[in-house]
Amino acid sequence: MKNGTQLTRAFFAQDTLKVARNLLGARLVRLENGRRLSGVIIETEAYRGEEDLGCHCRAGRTKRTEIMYGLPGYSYIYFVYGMHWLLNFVTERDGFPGAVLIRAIIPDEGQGIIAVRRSERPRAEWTNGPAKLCQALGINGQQNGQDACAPNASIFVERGTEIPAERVSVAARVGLNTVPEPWKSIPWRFLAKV
DNA sequence: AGCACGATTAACT
DNA sequence: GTTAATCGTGCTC
Repeated sequence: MKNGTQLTRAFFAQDTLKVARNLLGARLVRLENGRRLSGVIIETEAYRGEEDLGCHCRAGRTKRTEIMYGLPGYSYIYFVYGMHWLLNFVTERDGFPGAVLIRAIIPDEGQGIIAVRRSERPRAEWTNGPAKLCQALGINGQQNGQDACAPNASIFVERGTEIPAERVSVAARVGLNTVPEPWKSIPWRFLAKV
């Protein structure tokens, strides 16, 4: 497969940790009114299974989490803190819940629009957080449940440059302040060194 | 029907 | 380092 190819359902159907790791270096693409916005993924987090007490699926199947139990490759976009949207891609086989949170990208296409949406802040602050990148790319609940592997998807991922192991670091997931161990400290956050 | 809290961010001190 | 902003979700009554 060549760079620029849309990632397939087979890619997202793999183990959540593997998907999170291998999304580093791939290109997140947002199509909006014919405009193309994109950036290279440099930070992700894995959320897998009902036993993962950091995952929304710890509550089991609910209206909100149902999407994570379905087919891999769908977008799971949810709202937190009364103001922020966060983007995930569903992973694992149909019936097993899992998702990868996209935490940071390096902005590439559509920088003019991104700058405006990010209130003309410094470039380094455009998309260096999960809610920031959603704001920058115009991602919100309207795209929740969309198939990112479909030909007409408005949010999808393209194959990019592979990040070698020596440029990947792992860490505990962010923001799980009240989540018990071992889930709070489990190293399921993946970062690509620039 | 009510309530506590969250996979965050920006603006403070 | 601390805190307000702000509301959908899931849990309890």
